[in-house]
Amino acid sequence: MSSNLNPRQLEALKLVDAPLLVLAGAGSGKTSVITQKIAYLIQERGLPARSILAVTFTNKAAKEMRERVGKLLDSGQARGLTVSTFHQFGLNFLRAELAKTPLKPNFSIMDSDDAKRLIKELMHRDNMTSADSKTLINKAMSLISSWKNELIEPAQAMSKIEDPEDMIFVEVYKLYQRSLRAYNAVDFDDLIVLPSQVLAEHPEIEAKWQNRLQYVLVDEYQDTNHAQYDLIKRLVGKRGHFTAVGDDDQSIYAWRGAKPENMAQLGEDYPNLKVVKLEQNYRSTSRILEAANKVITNNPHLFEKKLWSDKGQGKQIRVKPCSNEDREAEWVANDIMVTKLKEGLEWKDFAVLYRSNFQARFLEANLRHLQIPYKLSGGTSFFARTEIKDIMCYLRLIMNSDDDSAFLRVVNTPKRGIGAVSLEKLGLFAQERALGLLEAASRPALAEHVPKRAAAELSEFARMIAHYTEELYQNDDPIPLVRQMVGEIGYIDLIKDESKTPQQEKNRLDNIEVLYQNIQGLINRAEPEDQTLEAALRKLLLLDMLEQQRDEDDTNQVSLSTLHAAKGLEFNHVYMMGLEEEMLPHRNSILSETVEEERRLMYVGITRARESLCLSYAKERRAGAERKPTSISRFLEELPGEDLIWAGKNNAPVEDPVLTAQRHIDNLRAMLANQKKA
DNA sequence: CGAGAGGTGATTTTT
DNA sequence: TCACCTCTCG
Repeated sequence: MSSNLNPRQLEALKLVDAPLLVLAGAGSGKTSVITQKIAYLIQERGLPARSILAVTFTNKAAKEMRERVGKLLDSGQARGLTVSTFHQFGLNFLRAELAKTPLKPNFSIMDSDDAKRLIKELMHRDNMTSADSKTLINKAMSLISSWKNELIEPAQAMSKIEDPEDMIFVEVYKLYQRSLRAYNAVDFDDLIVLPSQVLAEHPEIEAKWQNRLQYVLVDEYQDTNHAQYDLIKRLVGKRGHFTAVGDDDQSIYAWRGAKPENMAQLGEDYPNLKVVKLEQNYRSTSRILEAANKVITNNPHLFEKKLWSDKGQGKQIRVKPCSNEDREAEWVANDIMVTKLKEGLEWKDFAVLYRSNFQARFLEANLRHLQIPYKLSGGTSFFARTEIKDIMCYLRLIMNSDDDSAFLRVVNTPKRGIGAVSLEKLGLFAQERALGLLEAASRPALAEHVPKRAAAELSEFARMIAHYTEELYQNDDPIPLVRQMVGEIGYIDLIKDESKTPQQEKNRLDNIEVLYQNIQGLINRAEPEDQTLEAALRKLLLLDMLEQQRDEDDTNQVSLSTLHAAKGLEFNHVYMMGLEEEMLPHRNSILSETVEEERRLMYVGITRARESLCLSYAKERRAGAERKPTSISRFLEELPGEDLIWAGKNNAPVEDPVLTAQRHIDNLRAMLANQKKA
């Protein structure tokens, strides 16, 4: 073990008895360091696996880490080791310390979509919404979330507001927290905030966890927010036996509360903090790294670092000006095709990165036209799909009858003739008696408060949920029952009625099947004592189901991704599109003077590339109905000129772009045909 | 109550 | 350009 590590990496690995910050540049092998360190702690330092905690931000990263650690350890050695996301850890913590939390068993987890609906509902009820309600709701969401991330409780929020107009949001925050507790539900932020509060309020619990966790490793440390920082700090205690790995140049989530300053903060909180820099990059050619270094020197730095590599100079970075966004998309698609054929590459060698999701649209059409297979990262996640959320809410309601949020979503889906007016009356009835909505719906006395028809429907709905609850709790094999329920409540018919095309109908029905399979998979894989629908749902609610998505990842396709979603990935050949002012850097970031974060996005994009990088921009772009000239991104001008090669700049003869494209395509067709013959 | 018309707004999104 | 929301009418 600990083979193939360089001296710096080894130093980071062997430093155990003091707090350690590893400044790991892009591509510097940080995952190797973390995974090998875990193995080292267990095998060489004799730490029990269950005394080690490694936290990441994404399920994907956690999964990869688990797999890589698994390969380093003998079977059985990893037993009890925790490698999980912050949120997963928080959830397990809350379940372990339930008595010290304001929660009851089987509490629900609301995702941001649920939270948004709730906030909307609350603001609506208080007539706070005005003409631009969407903006207000978004503002409320982000303020509440940032308060939570700063560990500011509703009662303290009033003293923290900067703008008197934000006062109404303090009120929304209070109502929101109250609702969550009444629903026996938590949101994503609570999964971090509540554990931190429990530790703060109960020294004996804090001592217990500190005693249990003898070593903590944190990945992507620059992305931690204050609450996460606080949680880790409490878990490691004064002893500070931890490794934090991060790169302030890759901090691209400040807009949602991440604080790269947390890296510097460590030096103050732990005077004996050791810092190790990993500057050797194992990914990219030196020209690519030079470009990345050059761009990022325009930002102020917490820590100085300079990436280098011994992969050779490599090719120049291509820059391609295009006349407009259509030509740009066309050019990129064509260039991928040409490069692939010329150099005998595979589709998965290529990635196209962009700032905003909508930029992918133009490209998709062109890729399809050339029959280039591609996969879109991001987009609507599986769990955001209507049919999945609906069914999940049925299941949530079955697990937790207080989950009013789930109740409201499914009570009239499919349509049962229960409208907004009846629900409002039900809400009033429930409030007066301090009941959950489902409980209220089952009360006979309700009939005097809502229209007769609606009362009958509500009571029938409550009876039905009670029926399925009973069945599901009794049965060891829940999936057939869930399937039966989904059919019986008329959900399948709803999909058949509502789908506009046979394709859409099939997709939705397939999605539901995938959901069943995932629940089943989670049940099968769980520890024997945890093989319940409830345990499976708990995992599902944190989107912790990536088995077959992984398989999809391995297929041979061109990757289209936002710059954000590309962090942590690498590709042989990378295209970045839309290198224009107001695209990258994004318009809003110029206005809000957060261009530095955009520059880090540029940096992240550049450092995804192993062998080649190609940057394109459009000289003109549609803005509504008209075309507007663009100006070239400041980041392009920050690149080292000698490493760039401009394709088609000042190229005199103006050939009709449509003809050019057509010729390209004809050539490609011919090449393809030849290839097939050969 | 719900279908259909019209209006409006649109970064990034690990959980 | 599109998707989602809101309002109105049957």
